Amino acid sequence: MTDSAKPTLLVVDGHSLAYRAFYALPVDNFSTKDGQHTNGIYGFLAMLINLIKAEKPTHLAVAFDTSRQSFRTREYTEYKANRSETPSEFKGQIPLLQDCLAAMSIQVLQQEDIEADDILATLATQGAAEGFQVLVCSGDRDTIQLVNDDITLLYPNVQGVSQLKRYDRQAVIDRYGVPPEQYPDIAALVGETSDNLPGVPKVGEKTAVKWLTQFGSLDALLEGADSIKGVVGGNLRDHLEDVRRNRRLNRLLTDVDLPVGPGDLEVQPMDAQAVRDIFSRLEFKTLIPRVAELAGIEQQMAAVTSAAAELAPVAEQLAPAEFAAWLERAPGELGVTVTVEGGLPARIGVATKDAAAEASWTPELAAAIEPWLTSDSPKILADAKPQVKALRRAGLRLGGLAFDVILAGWLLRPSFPDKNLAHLVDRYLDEKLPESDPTQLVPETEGATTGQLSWYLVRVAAAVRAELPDSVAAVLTDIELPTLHTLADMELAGVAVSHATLSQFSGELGARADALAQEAYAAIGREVNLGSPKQLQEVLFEELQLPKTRKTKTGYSTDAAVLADLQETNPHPFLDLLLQHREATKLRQIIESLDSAIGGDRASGADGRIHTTYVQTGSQTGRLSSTDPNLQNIPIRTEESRRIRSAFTVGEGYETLLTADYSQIEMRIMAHLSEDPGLIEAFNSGEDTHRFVGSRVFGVAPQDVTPAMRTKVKAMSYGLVYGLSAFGLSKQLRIEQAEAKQLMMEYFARFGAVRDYLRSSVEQARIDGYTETIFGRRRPFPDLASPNRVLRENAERAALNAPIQGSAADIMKIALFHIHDDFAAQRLASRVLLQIHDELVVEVAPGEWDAAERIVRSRMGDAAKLSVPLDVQIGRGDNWDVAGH
DNA sequence: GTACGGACGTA
DNA sequence: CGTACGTCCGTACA
Repeated sequence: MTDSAKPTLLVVDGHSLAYRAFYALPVDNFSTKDGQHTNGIYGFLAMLINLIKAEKPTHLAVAFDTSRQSFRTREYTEYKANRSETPSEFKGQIPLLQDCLAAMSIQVLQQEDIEADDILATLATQGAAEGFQVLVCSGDRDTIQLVNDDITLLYPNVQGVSQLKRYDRQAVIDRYGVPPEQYPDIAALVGETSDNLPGVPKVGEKTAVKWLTQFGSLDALLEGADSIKGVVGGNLRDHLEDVRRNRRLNRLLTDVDLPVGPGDLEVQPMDAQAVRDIFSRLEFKTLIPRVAELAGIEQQMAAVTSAAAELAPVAEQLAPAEFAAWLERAPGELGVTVTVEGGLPARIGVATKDAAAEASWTPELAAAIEPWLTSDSPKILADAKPQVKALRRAGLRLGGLAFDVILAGWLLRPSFPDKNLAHLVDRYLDEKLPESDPTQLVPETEGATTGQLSWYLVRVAAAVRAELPDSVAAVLTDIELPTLHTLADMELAGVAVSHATLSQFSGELGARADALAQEAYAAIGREVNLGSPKQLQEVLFEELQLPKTRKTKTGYSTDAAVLADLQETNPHPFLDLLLQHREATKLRQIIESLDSAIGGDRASGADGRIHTTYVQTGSQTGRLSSTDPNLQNIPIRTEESRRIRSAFTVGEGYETLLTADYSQIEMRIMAHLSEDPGLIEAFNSGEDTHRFVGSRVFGVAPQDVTPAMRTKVKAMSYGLVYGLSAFGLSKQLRIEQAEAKQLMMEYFARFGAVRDYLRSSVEQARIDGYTETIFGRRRPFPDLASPNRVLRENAERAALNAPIQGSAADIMKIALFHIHDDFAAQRLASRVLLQIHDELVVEVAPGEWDAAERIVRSRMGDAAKLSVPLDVQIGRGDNWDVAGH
């Protein structure tokens, strides 16, 4: 096929082929964990690799458009003007594709004002003249004109880019009925919809070919247009100028002034390391060996991949004095790993990027390394909190925590937090962390030792840092790491909970639940499992023939809202009994799980307290989450459920509990971010916020705002933060949609800047691909560009909420660690116990109320400088219920 | 034994 | 057709 005596020049239109790949491959299957879409890149590279393998070009280049503007758009402003906006999922892929090509040492060409096809045309023409066998690969039909005895076109078929059709001169004639050089004449007559170049109406390929064959050339045809009969003849005469314009525009430039010529495009050896880096960043695992094979660099790639195993330093097992001496010699920042057994340190390993040391944890070791461990000497850890806690139990306070790779990884990808070092090693180094197989009694593979873990840690940290934008790095250093120490102390402290109070309540609820169940069975004449939605559906919708409710995936909903609605429209004693039974059993469950968590943690001893675990990477917005047990969802709404809170008491040796909560912090943040003068005034006026807003919305004096009006604006204000719709508002307030719509109109008429802000923040997120809090915490939102309406609208609401909820979380964290640190600095025994998003619970030591209250109030109030004050409500009492009032 | 959905507790 | 979580239970699967 190719003339083997000649060198082969392959020139590729990067933009058009990547764009085809983008539409050919499902975007969902080609996204990195952080939401970068890669389908266009992947498809293009897979195609290119196959192409290189098959054609073995000696010279190679890929050309790109620089923008939509070119000399053609200047000549004809409508050129390509009909093309819809480039999908944002695609936009970002081109620079990454160019990075890949650079790593593969493939020449990338682009030129201002010139389209990629003109570069191809120039190179192909020059190449043919210089004796190359030329292959042009493009998805643009205009390149057909380039085909001649020396130039072959490879054109993707409709399916995408996996198969390329080969057009040599004969193939063009077979397909289009004219030789390649005449193809632009056809195209000019027919027009090109995708380029917004209208042709002659009713003229297709067939007619165009017939005319051209008849007249011999386009010029002759246009000259003799008068002789063509019928409607098409008239059409041609009416569109002569369009045809001439089309022909001018579809002529590719063959004389672009390029910085390189075909001879400069000789295929170069690839940079194995660079290829590996960028491909693993894009998670192209399967492409790596294919590229390696292609480039004949399997050896290098394999060496790079296995380098870790060879380089992993065999950690030195050291005695305490030697370990301390090793630390003395080690320069700068160290990776540190403390293994924890039974809540206490068991071993410690430290490493630089090329050496490691480790030791068993003994009192002697602790004494020897305490100066270093507690000093500011910088340390990198992975998931530091449990290690910090273990060290605290051993009497040491870790100093110099400079980086936590788990936290940093979460800040980069809050939607897919990597849970452990192994995940990060896999993602950021594309290596496998040696892990022992716990299912084997005698493991075939040894797990990494603490020293080796620390060595991986150092390298992972470097890779993660390289990806961390400055603002996000600041969030880590200024917010997350200080918070981590605080959370460790809070978890260690725990909160005192009265078993007696809980168990009494549990007994009462159990008896009541049983009675309610019996009554419920009586009401329907049989026993069912009241906890089974499936069985309930049978009872409600088949036996009792109640109207079907909201659909769920598996049937019809039986949730509380639905049951309450049913009770109104079709009253039945069973419904109310079921609701009451649910309430009683739910409360009892909560109580039972709390009760079993009291002093259940062996590591902290049976101290009559509950030690929750705060998951610092537990949310996508920056909030904490709480597990084992979750102390952030203790009931409060009903009078009865507050009895549970009354079981949370001040511990022995302490005087009282203090609760402190931010009032309406999210609305205040919205006021600040939107700079809405009305809302800002609402918070600065001292008036009740909802009353103030209500008076503006309904146009009455503040004192004339009725409770109903206040309820409505309150729901509206809170709903705004979540992206509430008129539909949702009407449902929540049980009012007509028209009224809800009217309410929203009135609201925005008075507080227009709020709407402007919410709209523009989503738009900005669509452009950036992420949202940002006041302090620079980011959250990616790839779905904002999704063609799927449900996905996109869900993302829009989440993106609306993320900066607000996230900024509130940032502010609370800042307040939290400042309070914690102030308590320590002022040598107070008082301590923060709980954080419930906008509330803190503090245990106040005897005689410290005033000092503690002052610190809490000022640190919470001053945590951020907003254009509205941060209002803090403080409560005091022996138990959480009382203190929370 | 694990995985998922429904239901429901909080901010 | 309102955001962010965790936990429990029942159910369906292996």
